[in-house]
Formats: sequence, C-alpha cells, structure tokens
Amino acid sequence: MSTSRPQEANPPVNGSLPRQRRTYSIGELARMFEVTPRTIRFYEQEGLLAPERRGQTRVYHEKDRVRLKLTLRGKRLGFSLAEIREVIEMYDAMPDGNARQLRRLLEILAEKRANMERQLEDIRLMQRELDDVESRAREVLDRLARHDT
Amino acid sequence: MSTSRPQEANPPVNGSLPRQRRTYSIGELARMFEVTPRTIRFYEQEGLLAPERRGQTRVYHEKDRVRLKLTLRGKRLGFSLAEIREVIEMYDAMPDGNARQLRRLLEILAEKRANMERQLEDIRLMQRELDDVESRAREVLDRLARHDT
DNA sequence: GACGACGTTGACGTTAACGTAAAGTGGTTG
DNA sequence: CAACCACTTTACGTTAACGTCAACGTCGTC
Repeated sequence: MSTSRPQEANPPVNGSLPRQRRTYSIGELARMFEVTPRTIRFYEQEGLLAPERRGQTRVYHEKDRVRLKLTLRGKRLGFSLAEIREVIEMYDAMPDGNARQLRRLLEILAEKRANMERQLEDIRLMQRELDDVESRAREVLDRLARHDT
Repeated sequence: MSTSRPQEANPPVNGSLPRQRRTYSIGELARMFEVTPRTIRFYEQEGLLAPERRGQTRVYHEKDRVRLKLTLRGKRLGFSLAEIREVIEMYDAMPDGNARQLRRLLEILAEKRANMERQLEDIRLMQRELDDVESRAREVLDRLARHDT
C-alpha cells in the first residue's frame, strides 16, 4: 500500500451524455484509475473484466469501468483478486441463480462484512496509537526547540 | 485476507502479575496470534522483532508481544512489513531523535492517517454495495420461495 | 537411553500481482 | 510512405511474505 491518492475516477464529468454510450480504450481507463494497461489486461485474464472486442482491440463500457472501480476498491481493502472475482461472478449470475448459490453469496457477503468490522476496529486502534506517537513526538520536538533557543 | 478471526490476544488474562516479568517462547506467541513460528522468525529477520537470546533460543517479552500485535494489525490494514518497520524504528529512536527525524516521523504518521481515511471511505462505500447486493439476493430468494410453494 | 516435543539454522519452493521486453498489427499524420 | 502512436500477444522476470524440508541440539520422561 504505497500511498496512492486519486484512484477514484467518477463518471466523466459530463452530466448529460446519451447515458450508457460512452466507451473507453484500455489506455484511457488506465489513466483514469492510475494503473497500467498491463494491470487491466491482467485483471481480464483473472476473470475480473470481460471487455468487448472490436477485431483485436478491447473496448470498455460503463459496466467495465464500474467493475474496475470496485476491484481497485476491494484491493485497497485487502481483498485478493480471487475473492473479488468470486463476488463479481456471483453477482452476475444472480438473476437466474439457484437458491444454493444465493445462500452461498449471502454467506460470502457476511464474511466480508465481518472482515470490514474488524478493519474498522483496527483503524480505530491504530489511530489511537498514531495519536499517541504523534503527541510524544511533538513533545520531544518542543523540548528541543526550547532548549535550542 | 483469508478471513481470520481471533488474532488479537490480549495480556494473559491474569490481571495482577508481577507486571512485566512474563516471557514467552516462540511457540506460545505463535499460538496466541495464530501464526507459525516461521512467520515470527521472518519478522525478526525483517527487523520487526528483536527478542532476547538465552543461548540459542529466543525469549520474548511484553515489548515483543506488543510489537507483534501492532505488526499484525498493520498487516490487516494493508501496510507492508517495510512500512511497519519504518514506524517501529522511528518510534524506538524517538527519545534521542533529532528534529529532522521527528519531523520525518510526523510526515509518515500523517501519510498513514490519510491512508486510513481513504480506507474508511472505501469501507463505507463497500458496505453500501454489499447492502445492495444483499437485498437484491434476498429478493430473488424470496421470489424463488414463493414460486416453489 | 530412546522418544517425543520444541527449538535452531539454512536453503530452496511457492503464490499473487504485476513489470518488462520483444515482436507484431492498425490507423493517421506530416 | 515513413514515422509514430496506441494497441496486441507471448513469455520470462521480480518482489513480498511466507511454506516446507533437512539436519541438528536440548529437554523431560517413561
């Protein structure tokens, strides 16, 4: 987690396009989310994306952009690509999903939720530690300043 | 992030020990935190732990236990071992740290904080998605149930 | 005194998630 | 048309974070 920032990339700032007709090249998408094309191709290979093909080249639609966004968000939360794919697949298979599949999906969701609860707790704890370290550091700095004057 | 649970391991349930005199073997620590001894040795090799040595064997004190706890928490939050070590080292060097070091530490802390803010936002967003997927899944399940009856 | 549990140090293997380099295709632009 | 993009596939390389295995030492105990 090497301190990234933007990475969010919302719908192209235009508020009123022929909604849904926008497409993207791999390079565009890569710039939007600050990843390399290589990464995007890799995600496809791993079953996370399935762009259209026009001849040889990939054409991405809104659906793909959303998937990529969710994927990257999942990654930031520490999910593996395999886990993310699992959810995406089940989500896509939902309309005609049988009961067993759906129950399994609910299980997975509960798991993810629990996971995030833990993360929230971890973050709270970690923030406390940081508060602590920071105040100690400031203290020392202050002492140094006073002494140097 | 393969769905772990316990991993927290608080001070040995005893509330009133000769505070600070407790030590641990590598195996004990491993069981407490549900990691393997290999992992603990690896963390030492990476400079995250520095247990005492009695002859050949490692002896861990409270300090080491806390470090391990923080390390694992950091990991769950997606920090690399290198990042974690950086903070630990600076923290240890604090008392006699020079101003430059301290300022650098504050920088790093700010970075980590920002990171966690993003994670919090990601979690909120992700929870919404999950809510969404879940309600849709339940809907489908309900329809199936009614139809099957 | 053999056995089992636990500890030790190498050293090599493994997996995930890409990076990188090579070699080719397809369009457009000066 | 040549040069230059942006895109493609194939394939090998890399890094982090351990796992696994061998070969050995040290207890306690049966």
